Amino acid sequence: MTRPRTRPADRPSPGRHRASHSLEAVLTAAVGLLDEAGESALTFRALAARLGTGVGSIYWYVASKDELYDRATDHVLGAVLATVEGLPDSDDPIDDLRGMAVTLFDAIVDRPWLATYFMRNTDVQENSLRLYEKLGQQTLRLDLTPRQRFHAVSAIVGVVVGTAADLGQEPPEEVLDGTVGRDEFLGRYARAWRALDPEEFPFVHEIVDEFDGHEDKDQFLAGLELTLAGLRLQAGVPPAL
Amino acid sequence: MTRPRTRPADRPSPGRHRASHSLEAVLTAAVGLLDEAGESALTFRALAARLGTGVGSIYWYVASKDELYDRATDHVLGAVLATVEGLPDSDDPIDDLRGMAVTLFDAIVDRPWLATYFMRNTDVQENSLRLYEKLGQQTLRLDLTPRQRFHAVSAIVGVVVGTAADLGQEPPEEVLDGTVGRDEFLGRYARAWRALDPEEFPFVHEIVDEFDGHEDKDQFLAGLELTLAGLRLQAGVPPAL
DNA sequence: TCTACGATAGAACGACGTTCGATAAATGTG
DNA sequence: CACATTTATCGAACGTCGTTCTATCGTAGA
Repeated sequence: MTRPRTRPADRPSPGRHRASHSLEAVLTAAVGLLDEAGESALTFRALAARLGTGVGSIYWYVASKDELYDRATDHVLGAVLATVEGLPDSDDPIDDLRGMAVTLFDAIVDRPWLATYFMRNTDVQENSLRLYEKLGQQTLRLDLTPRQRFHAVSAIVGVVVGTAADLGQEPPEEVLDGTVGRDEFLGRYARAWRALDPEEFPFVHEIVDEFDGHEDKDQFLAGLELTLAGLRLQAGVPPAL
Repeated sequence: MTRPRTRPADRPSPGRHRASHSLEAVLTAAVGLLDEAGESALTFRALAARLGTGVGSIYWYVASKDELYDRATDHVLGAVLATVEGLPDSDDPIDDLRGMAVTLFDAIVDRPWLATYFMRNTDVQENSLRLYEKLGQQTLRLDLTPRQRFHAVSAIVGVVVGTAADLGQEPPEEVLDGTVGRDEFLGRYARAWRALDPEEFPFVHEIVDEFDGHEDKDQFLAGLELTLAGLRLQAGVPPAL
């Protein structure tokens, strides 16, 4: 009932007495937990322990775990945005789109939880919005209608986030342990697929060798390329190759 | 330690004494809960109550909640597969791909939890695998390498699942209550975006009218079209338009 | 009848997100 | 200076969840 109306200012950390906290410190600690031990490790209790405070204190900076994730996502996306803004503009807006998409993709593969919260609450996620804007600005260089631009950026973001989220889901506890390598993990499926009836599963047999030992990133790049090729066509730009 | 080695046969429900259970009954009840009250309503306790049994009994059919979701997903995907198999083959494999993708998309929009579990464990999800196969068979009609086929289907599934998952995430509790319509929900963001500095956010201003009141499905269809156009180009088929 | 197994049931455990009231330090006000 | 208000902290307590454990019952085979 007594949700705090004022929050600590973002800029300077004000006078501190016990532990030196702030929204930023909370977010940094949260991201640290996520990086070091995965999503299951982010707990209000663990977070409080890392910060040296009580659980209740965290709720002064953040109203819920969802908001914690929202803000942590935007916190991390700040670095991604900086990278993207550092990317030089080339002659081809579509090349630039690809570069930005790959940058975002890499960030999400590193931290799969980003996929769930990216662009979910632009009130809180200023960096998400700016990233979206940056992508969109490249479409302004193409001969498209506003609607086509909107859909193009949505599609690219969808490919990036969707693929990264799919690939980022941790395998059933065995790959992380190192007891079973990723190749072996893929190989098991490949073996099972090869054992299927070829008459009934001609496609699976056709691609099982590609699947076995494939690189996630290649899969993403190929999918992105299809979208970009479609976009290039839509914009009336002659295909590069 | 004493994980059951035998499971009840799928086909006929064997002799029953108290309540007439089976894996199928559990899955049907689980899907019922999900349909009626959303993901948060699927609880082992709620499920047991609906089945008229105890919580412990469910664990005889299913080893964990993840497996419950895996199997429930495949259970539902059976109907999707049947629909897809009923779709007639046209002259254009890409048109057929679109039809299948749209069918899958609609199913996931209805039940967003499908996105998380689709094709996650093909040992258990036979229907998922068959759906994947069905999509892939269309690519066999195109002039592509195995690798291109693999990537094409991955890309299409990625677009479908990614977009549907993104759109399926329930808005912050207000739209479902009906107190705030979806249009009003979109409108709020649109208003906030219009208030941004036009110099700093030219793209957001360009597309805000498209965003305001847009239809999710159009967004998906447009994204899918880009991928399909790219695929058509890759296969050397002259663009339809 | 005894034994083994298929199947059920619910209490108990530990972990989690969240709420709450009791503070204490900092700041403002006369 | 005194004193009220705001800002901030803390940890116990609540309710819910997934999961485990043990006891039990019905059935079928020996």
